[in-house]
Amino acid sequence: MVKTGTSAGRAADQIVRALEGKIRTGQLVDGNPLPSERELMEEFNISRTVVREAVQMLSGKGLVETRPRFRPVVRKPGVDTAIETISGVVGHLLDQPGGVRNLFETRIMVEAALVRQAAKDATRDDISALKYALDENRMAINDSELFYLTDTQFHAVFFNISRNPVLPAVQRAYTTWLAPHWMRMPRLPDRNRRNFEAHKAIFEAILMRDPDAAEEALRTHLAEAWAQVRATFGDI
Amino acid sequence: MVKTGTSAGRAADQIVRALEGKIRTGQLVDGNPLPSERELMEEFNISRTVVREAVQMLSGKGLVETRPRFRPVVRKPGVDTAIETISGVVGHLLDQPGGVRNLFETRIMVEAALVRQAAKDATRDDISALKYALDENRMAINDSELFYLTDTQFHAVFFNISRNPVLPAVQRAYTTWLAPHWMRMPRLPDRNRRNFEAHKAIFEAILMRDPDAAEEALRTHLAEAWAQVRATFGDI
DNA sequence: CCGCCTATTTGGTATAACCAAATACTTCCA
DNA sequence: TGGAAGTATTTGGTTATACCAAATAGGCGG
Repeated sequence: MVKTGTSAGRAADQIVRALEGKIRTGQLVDGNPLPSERELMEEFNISRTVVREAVQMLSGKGLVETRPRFRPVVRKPGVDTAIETISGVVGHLLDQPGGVRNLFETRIMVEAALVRQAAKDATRDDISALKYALDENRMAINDSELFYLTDTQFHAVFFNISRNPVLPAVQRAYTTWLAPHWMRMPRLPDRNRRNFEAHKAIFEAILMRDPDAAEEALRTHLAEAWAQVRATFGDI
Repeated sequence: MVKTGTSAGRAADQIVRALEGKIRTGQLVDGNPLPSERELMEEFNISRTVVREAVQMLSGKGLVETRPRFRPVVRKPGVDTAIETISGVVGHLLDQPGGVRNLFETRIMVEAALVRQAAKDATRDDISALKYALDENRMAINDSELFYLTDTQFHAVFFNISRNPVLPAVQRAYTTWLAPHWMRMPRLPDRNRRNFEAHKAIFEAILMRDPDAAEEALRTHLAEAWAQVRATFGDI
């Protein structure tokens, strides 16, 4: 074919667009493997190099999943895919001074909004989900590893209450990105109990249908958590 | 070199990691061009194929910027880079049923939190920034194109008040992603005036330092905006 | 019918070559 | 001498071919 640099710009992009379309329209089904590189180069009349480039772009966009020696697998993107896509860049952001702080601040903001919402709109089911998570948390006070898990679970409930599939993914992102700064902190039963009490305070404010109190309790809780992080890592 | 498939996994990844490190440590300076592909293949003792693959990966991660026929330019990632990275995937998400709704809901949530914060903590400067944006908005009521701009500007102020660099980027993301569903709506001076009044109501609630009223006004405003979108596009 | 062994497919990498745009260099004229 | 025009070199984009090693498919024998 030897059409070097003709028309408008890069060649792999056309293939990307074509495959992207096939994924969107369902011609390429989620979970199925992509056609082999040799097939694709025939189908589009291009060299294997370009095919590989296109596949790689799709991989970067999260539309296919490539394992070292396997056929690429089509993956219709969900919210998690989106978040996974930026994880790399976020890693760099967190390296910058104040990066962690900025991220954590947005988390406080979002979760504050969520507990307000919970205080206002939580259904009976939401309440019992919260209560269950809280009980699990209490019972794990003496097992710091388990406490961390149940802690995360408790907070996760708020991100689920909204019934908006974006938010749970956001929470997973927060926990993933902040985990390195969180898990290496000294975790003692004493501290666990204190955190549990904070959770309990939030829960009770929600029971009372008091958004202001709930937000206040949440902010206090997370501010303290931040203080712990600061105490462990210094200025970051 | 011909060391095919040795050790753990793909070879381009090593180059990516190496270059990634050089970018982070500043050996490769932001804004400067990357070494040429031929140089890199000597430096790392790899084929040009692999070099190109690596560069492309970096491009996918947003660490370098590649224009069709130019040297790749190093780009230390900022928040905007991160958001740009997921834009592709988000495009797919918005295609799914309810995708736009879900995204818009999170925007309402975030901005509601921001106006609350503004009502509580806005400085004199913040207030005057808001007032300025509001005035600009009022004067554009008869110019729908300009009104859209000033509308966006007004909302942007809230995302700036926090002094957290993540939030303005988030706002840019929201406007970018939702713009297609927003700009094609019928825009009449009548409607503009109505939106301006909504902005004014929010502003006044902030002046009164009344978070609840501010949030309420914001939610009403955005709910109406959503209703307009629905009326234009049907169920999405 | 199941397990082992071989043949083929398929992704990963290398090499060589070519094109066209971009850049560097030289030359020539005012 | 300075700048413009023209030429040579660099450099990214692409094709083609070949080889390796892992993964899968196929066949063979127990």
